[in-house]
Parts: sequence; structure tokens; C-alpha cells
Amino acid sequence: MSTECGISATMTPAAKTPRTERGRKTLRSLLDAAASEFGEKGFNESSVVSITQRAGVALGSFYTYFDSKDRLFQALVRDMSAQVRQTVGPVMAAEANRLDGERKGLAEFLNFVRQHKELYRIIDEAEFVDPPSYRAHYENMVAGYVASLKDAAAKGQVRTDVEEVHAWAIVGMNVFIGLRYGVMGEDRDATEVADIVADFLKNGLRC
Amino acid sequence: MSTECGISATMTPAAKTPRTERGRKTLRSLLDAAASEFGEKGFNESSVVSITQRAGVALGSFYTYFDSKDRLFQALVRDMSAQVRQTVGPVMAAEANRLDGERKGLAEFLNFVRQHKELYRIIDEAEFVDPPSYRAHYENMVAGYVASLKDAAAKGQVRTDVEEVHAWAIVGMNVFIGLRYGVMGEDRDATEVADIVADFLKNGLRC
DNA sequence: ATGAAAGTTGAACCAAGTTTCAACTTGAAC
DNA sequence: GTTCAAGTTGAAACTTGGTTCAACTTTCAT
Repeated sequence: MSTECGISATMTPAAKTPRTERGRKTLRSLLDAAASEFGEKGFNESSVVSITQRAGVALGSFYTYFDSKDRLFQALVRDMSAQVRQTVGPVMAAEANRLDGERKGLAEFLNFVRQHKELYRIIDEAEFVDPPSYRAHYENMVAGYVASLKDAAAKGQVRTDVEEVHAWAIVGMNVFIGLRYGVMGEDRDATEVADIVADFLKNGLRC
Repeated sequence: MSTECGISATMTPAAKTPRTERGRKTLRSLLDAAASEFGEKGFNESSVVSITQRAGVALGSFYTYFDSKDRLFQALVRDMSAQVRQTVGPVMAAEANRLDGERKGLAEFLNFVRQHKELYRIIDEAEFVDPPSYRAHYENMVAGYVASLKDAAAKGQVRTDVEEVHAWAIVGMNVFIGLRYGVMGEDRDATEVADIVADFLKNGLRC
């Protein structure tokens, strides 16, 4: 799997690659403007005209880089999905203990979300605009969890019967914690929240 | 709080109440057709024309009952949100032990989702089409959890430090379990999944 | 029966926004 | 300093689909 950063690095380019520096700048402006616009208004309410205006670029230029509004959205989803993985992944992996990794990872994720409030709206809306990318986003995440949990189980750090069901549960947990304490409000300290969740994850509800 | 079943029972009617039996039938057809259409295609791709066709009703009749496509969607979200609560709530409440309630409730929820695949797309899209209803849907759910968890804590059934953070985590867990094992695929037995999750919820990841 | 209120109908109107295109710039290679 | 590919421009063509409306039908209380 390609884990490159840049704009393309995916099977179907979605965006036409620019050949010069000037072109690269324009494409970047377009993507940034799109992230804000889609994040604020959602897909329908966002217009190509408005996006090009934000980007300070002529309407026609848009079609130099994207075949359609849909394709732009697609490019954006893949971009953000990769960004999350690249930000949180390393932080988690740095811890020797899986449970510590979870705690540190969630704290990092919360901070990321707070700096990128548009993330949720864009990923969520992909369910309609680009279903394959939507599924892929979560399935990739879950696959990663299953692997690392099995690994931790082998090391005796967590229960031995962990499986896919647990992974989906944990991902759901993190997503909703991010929604509430990242997007909806920042009324709680990120590390404090991460501590509570990590403890809950370890010990469950039992008294 | 009004917990009536019917079509209205909410502050802003969203749908104009019909005065005759004939009218009630038409409104019902419209709502059912809309649920399928929105569930299959999402809000943008759905058209009022197509919905009225499914419902076997003339285009103009639509505007007898709804002021706009948005209002129809709003009515639908509230309708489905209430349906979930009325289906799962009683099942959970029937159990004496909170953890058993959780297990039974999740199983029931999974079955509901399997019979109403459109639920997720409609609720999720409310984030864009009708944000207040979206927030309300989850905040109501969480508020319910906080109350019943505190209650269970008082009875010594769960840890005493439960709070909002735990409630959001649990709701997220359930939502994602429903997404994967209700909507995406039915490749696992609903009760089996509910058992695994309930056990996880009780004991956490610890060995 | 009869008249008024409720409900139905679909062609036509209209706004919004996506996409196309042919003329125009830019900048770097030779 | 010429050339040419890459990039830019925005007016206009084109689509789509939500909403309106005035004529028509059904229902039901009196």
C-alpha cells in the first residue's frame, strides 16, 4: 500500500497532476479552499464558483485540475483520511504498551480534530458523495486495530480473545469522543478525556 | 417531554396535519416513499418528483403537506429518531441489571437497524440538512445514558465514577457496531455480537 | 341534494450552479 | 527574442429540479 504524503499517491488520481510550480500552487489553493468550503457548508451548499473565489482563482481553472465537483471531493476525502493516519499512527506506535498507545493516540486525535474541525463533516458526507472512500476509511482503521490488538494480546498486554467486534467498538468510541470533545465543544481538557477513556477501555464498567 | 408516537408531537409541526382519512393516507405514503428514497440515494440525489412518483401521488400534492424538501427531511429525522428510542428503550428498561439491559438493548437495536437500513443514512445526513435535529438525536441519547448509568452506579451495578465521557463512548460504540453488523453486513449473529460487546463493556480490554 | 372545505393534479416557471470553450498570459527552453 | 506548452480567464450555454398555481375532484356536514 502506498503511504506517500503528497496529493496523488492513490490509484485513480482524482486530480490532474500539475507540471509546473505555478500549477502546484493553484491546485493547493483549490484543495485548501475546498476543505473550508465543504467543512462549513457541506457538499450541496458548496459551489465550485465559491470555492474558486476563496482560492482566488478563475472558475475555468478549476476544470484544469478536476473533472467535476465530485472528483474534487474524492481527492479531499483521501487526503484527509491519510492525514489522520499519518498524524495519529506514529504517536500510538511510539508507546511500548498498547493501552498507553491508545491513550496517547486519542489525545493526539482530539488535538488534530480541534485543529481541523472540517474533518468530520467531510468524512461523514463521503458516505453519500463517495461511498467507497467512506468504507475504506473505517475499514482501514479497523484493520489496523485488529492487527495491533492481536499483537498486544500475544504480548500479554490485553485479553486474548480480542477480535473485529472489539475493534469496531473501539473505533466507534474514539469517533464519538472526537465528535463531542473535538468538534462540538472544547470544554474538557484533551488529555483528561483521553485518560478517562483509556481507563474505561482497560477496565470496563465493572465496579 | 412529549413522547407521543404519531406523526406530529413535536414543537414545529414540519408537516401540515391532514384533516381527513384520505389526507392521512397520502401523508403516510409520502413519508414512507421519502424514507426509501432518501435511504437509497441520499438527500441531493433524491428528488421531490421521484418521491411523489414512488408514493403514487401528484407532484403538487407534496406541497399540501410539506413546505419544502428540507421540511420533509426534518419530519423524517424526528420520526426515525423517535422510532429508535421507542423500540430500544423499553427493552433496556425491562432488565433489572444495567449491564443486561445494555446487552438486550444492543441486540434489539441491531435487529431494528437490519430492518431499517435507511436509518443511518438519514440520521447521518441530518448533520447537514438539519443540524439541530442531528445534535438533538445524540444528545438525547447520551443524556439518557448518563441518567441510567448514574442510577446503576447508585445500585452498585457499575463503577461509581461514570460520567458524560463514558456515555459518549458507549453511544459511539453502539452506533459503530450497528453500522458494521447491521448496515454493512449481517454476517454475524446479532445476539452473539451483543454478548461480545456487553462483556467488553463490563470488563474492558484487561486480561 | 348541495355547498364549502380539503385534497389532487401536472404543466410551466424559475433560480442556481455545473460545465464548456475559445481567446489570452506566463515563463522557461533554445 | 521567439516559441510553445502549460496555465488562466470568465462569459455563456446547459441542466436539473424545486416551487407555484389555477383548474379540477372528492368528501362530508347540514
